[in-house]
Amino acid sequence: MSLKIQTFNPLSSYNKAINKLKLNGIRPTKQRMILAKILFENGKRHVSADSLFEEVRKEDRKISLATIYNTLKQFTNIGLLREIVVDQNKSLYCTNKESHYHLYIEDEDKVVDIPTKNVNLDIPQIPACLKLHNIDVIVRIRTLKELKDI
Amino acid sequence: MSLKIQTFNPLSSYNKAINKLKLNGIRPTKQRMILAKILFENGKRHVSADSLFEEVRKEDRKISLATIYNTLKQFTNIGLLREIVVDQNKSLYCTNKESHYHLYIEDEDKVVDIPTKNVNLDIPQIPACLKLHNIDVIVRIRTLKELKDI
DNA sequence: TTACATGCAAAGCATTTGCAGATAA
DNA sequence: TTATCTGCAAATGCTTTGCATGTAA
Repeated sequence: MSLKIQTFNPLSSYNKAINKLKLNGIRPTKQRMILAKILFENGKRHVSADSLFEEVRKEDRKISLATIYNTLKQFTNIGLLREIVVDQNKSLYCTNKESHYHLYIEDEDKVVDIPTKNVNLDIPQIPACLKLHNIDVIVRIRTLKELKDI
Repeated sequence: MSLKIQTFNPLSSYNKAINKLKLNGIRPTKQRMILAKILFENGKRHVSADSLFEEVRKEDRKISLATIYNTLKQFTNIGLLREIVVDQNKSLYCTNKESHYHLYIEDEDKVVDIPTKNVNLDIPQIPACLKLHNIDVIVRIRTLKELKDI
């Protein structure tokens, strides 16, 4: 049996999430707790409504798709998740709370986080008066396609 | 009557577009020519299927929405347009052929071009073997939202 | 007790598709 | 002439919503 070094963890990501729900007047119901567990006790992840639905099903539980959609939206609204729009008909949600952007490789339908420091923005068009809530950068990569040109 | 200085313009954006259609085996039909005129004879633009449909209607012509969708997709496939996915259920198409990225201001539903030189990317994760077709950067801006946090 | 949540089924919405009739080459 | 295109309506796929039932506090 291996020795496990247990660090003192007064507030896990999961517990923080539940606290944030309460602080924002959202009841920690059974469904929300199940989803929070899946989302925040497995490191940094990118999930879709559908993939979450599948994960719940695989644990022999059942949460309706509608509830999953609604919950993802609520979690996003209170800042527990970030929505990434990679494609129409495909919204992903990201659990990484650190400052970062996203690299989307279209052909592989794959999302990779990019540390904010790797992207330098110099955008004079942003009006100074605009109070920013968030800047999302999505770098979208497509592989070569042959084309006849003039 | 004002004097018009006419520059010699052997190949307008419109004519180039039509040529590119032919080169790629796509017939320059009546509908495609109408759309190409609207798209490429009015400078740099960001259009949606819907806004194009409206423009066609305002000229007292009629092209079905389905044909507009299909045409936008074809034009994009042969590189005449660039698709910008700003939101699920909202694709815009951009006629600017110069190298540039996009700034999307969510609250105003507005897209602004950003010159490529204003964005510095340092993305080690792109595999060297990946032949790039295109890198799109969408900078998505949302204004401030109040939130209770831990 | 009661305001809020859930789950189902139905609705919504942008987009795509099948197919019969039309058209460019 | 014939392969391709157009337009309609129907289908699609993700997401949202209305509403009756269930549940947290």
